[in-house]
Amino acid sequence: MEEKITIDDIAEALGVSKTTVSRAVSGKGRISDGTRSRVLAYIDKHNYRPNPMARGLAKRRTYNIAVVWPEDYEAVDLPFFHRCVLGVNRVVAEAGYDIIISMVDSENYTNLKRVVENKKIDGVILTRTLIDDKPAKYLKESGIPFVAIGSSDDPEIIQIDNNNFEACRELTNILISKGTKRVAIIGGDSNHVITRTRFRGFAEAFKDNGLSYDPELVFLDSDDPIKIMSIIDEIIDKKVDTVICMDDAIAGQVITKCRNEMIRVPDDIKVASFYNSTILNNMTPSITSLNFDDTNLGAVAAKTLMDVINGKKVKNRTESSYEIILKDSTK
Amino acid sequence: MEEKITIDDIAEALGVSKTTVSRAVSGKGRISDGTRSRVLAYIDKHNYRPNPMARGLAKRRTYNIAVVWPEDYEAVDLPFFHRCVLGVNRVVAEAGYDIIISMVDSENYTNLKRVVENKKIDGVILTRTLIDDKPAKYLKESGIPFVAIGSSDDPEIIQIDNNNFEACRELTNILISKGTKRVAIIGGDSNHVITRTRFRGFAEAFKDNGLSYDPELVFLDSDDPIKIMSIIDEIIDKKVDTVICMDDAIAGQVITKCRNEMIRVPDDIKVASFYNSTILNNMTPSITSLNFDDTNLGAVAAKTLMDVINGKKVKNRTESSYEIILKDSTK
DNA sequence: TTGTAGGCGTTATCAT
DNA sequence: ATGATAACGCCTACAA
Repeated sequence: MEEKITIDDIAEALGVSKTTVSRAVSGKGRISDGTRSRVLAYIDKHNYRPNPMARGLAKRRTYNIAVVWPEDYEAVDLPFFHRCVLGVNRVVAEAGYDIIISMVDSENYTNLKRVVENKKIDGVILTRTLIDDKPAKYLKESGIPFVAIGSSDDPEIIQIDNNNFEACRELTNILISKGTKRVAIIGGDSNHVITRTRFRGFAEAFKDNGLSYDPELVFLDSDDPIKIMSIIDEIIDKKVDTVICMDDAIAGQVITKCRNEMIRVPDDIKVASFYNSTILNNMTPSITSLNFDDTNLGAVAAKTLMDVINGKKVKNRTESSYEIILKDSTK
Repeated sequence: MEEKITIDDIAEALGVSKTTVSRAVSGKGRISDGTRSRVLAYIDKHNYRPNPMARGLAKRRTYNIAVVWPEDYEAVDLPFFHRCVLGVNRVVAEAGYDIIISMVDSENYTNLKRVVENKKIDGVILTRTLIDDKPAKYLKESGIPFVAIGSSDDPEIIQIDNNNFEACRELTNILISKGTKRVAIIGGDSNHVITRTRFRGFAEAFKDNGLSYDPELVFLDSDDPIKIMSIIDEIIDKKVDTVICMDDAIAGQVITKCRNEMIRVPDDIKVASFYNSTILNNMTPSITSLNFDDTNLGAVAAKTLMDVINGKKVKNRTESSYEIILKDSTK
């Protein structure tokens, strides 16, 4: 069970040099089929695994990447993160890599610095980027390979994102085409690139229709529940007929509030949200929303990072697709 | 910026041997204060960091631990996991360790096996244990240090857990003392140790009062929302006056359903839940629930694992405390 | 107190 | 096609 078998042991047992064994293992270099299979058979039988530290030392690689986990992720963000990491894991595992997590908040990224400076990783995946993102800036300066999930305002950063712009634009277009006139949008932190991108999509849809949106019906930086409550009051006052929510927690609150206030959805007001998440699973009415494939997003990010690490050229920006799921809330 | 400085460079620059430098860095071995501070000054100035792979090779340590992340964690579990990992991170970072995540589901733990067999980690933290848990069994056989967050049926496994038994017992006791007679309990997967432990606490509280619970009012394995709906119907039929929910998602559904059916909480039926989570933050009425310190749980688990790795003796079972937060739903 | 030399397990270089 | 040997960067008896 506990035999720590090394390349030397194999070499000795088989009467060959460790160079030969190494060749058989890596598949690189010329080696006869006979010896190769002999070595492989022995390896298989004795369940040999090359020591990653030794290999790392020799090849200057750790076979680990870091995935950055924002400490202040809220409940709504976690399922997204979970699915992303699932996708990342799937592809890096294939390449013999493992994932080190690095918890950071927007100001303090000591953890990230540690793993980078200590050379414990070969690359980094950022799972959220802010406007003027400090961790991103740091990584860029450090020269370590990294990619960002989500959009960045810095075009030099390699980014993989859901096509939030088109998604929000198309969603808004659909709602406008239903004949609604007063459309409100509620979103989170306007320092997040994602918030801005979605808002641009929202605005663009109005342009598409030769209209312009009402600035009074745009509510960004709406993170805390109490604030959202008052926004909803305001929306009702202003006779809004459609509200687009940038996350499902907001949408959930809107629905709940409407129910309490005896406002009918979708008859009095239509509601659309941005994720097709479990939070809204059992809502009545069912909520129209966008559906992104987060696992795929993670997988693509990971694949891209692997390419960067291996010195391949990659596209600077990749967008992942989406679906719009029309449900009762906008009927 | 990019100077890959090694212990040899320092030795040469300072005209000492690398042994001396090593001693200054590690703080071990006799060394004069003069040279030590000279070395340390140089290190500080040139921002030297020992290469962890080389150190790992020499000391047979990776300075990484694995935290196991169940792939099938649901939305309600993620905030718990997040807080746990936060706690783990805090203490392992202190010891120069990083966290590799290993995604497993109850049947397939290939990922975990990989990191263990490839010797990429020095220890493992399990964040959920099932009855007859396969990953736990595997780790035990592999001989690698590990601890489990949550309870296990195997007393040999080192476990760190919230005191779910006492918590559920005390909560039930309080509810019984309010004069309620027909108490129902709704819980998840009965293969999870946690579900059984809580149920034992529930049962014990009845014993404490010289009563016994009604088996017809015990609903375990209630994971999917549709099943829960019908359970709630049944509960109403059976004139239950109090319902204890083992997780907040269940509690949320109960409250919603009651509102829809015009059943008043707490007047017609009292509701208590198990976590003081954000899911229930904005519920009306506010929900009585237990409050566990998950971050501390993670921190204690990490501390314990560090001790095991360093060969210290540790307690086989540690329980973390809880609070009961009484709110409107059980008034 | 300080230094020398060998070892940790691989990969890479250069012979053979 | 195979092998000897030197890195890779750090730790640690053992010597001095």
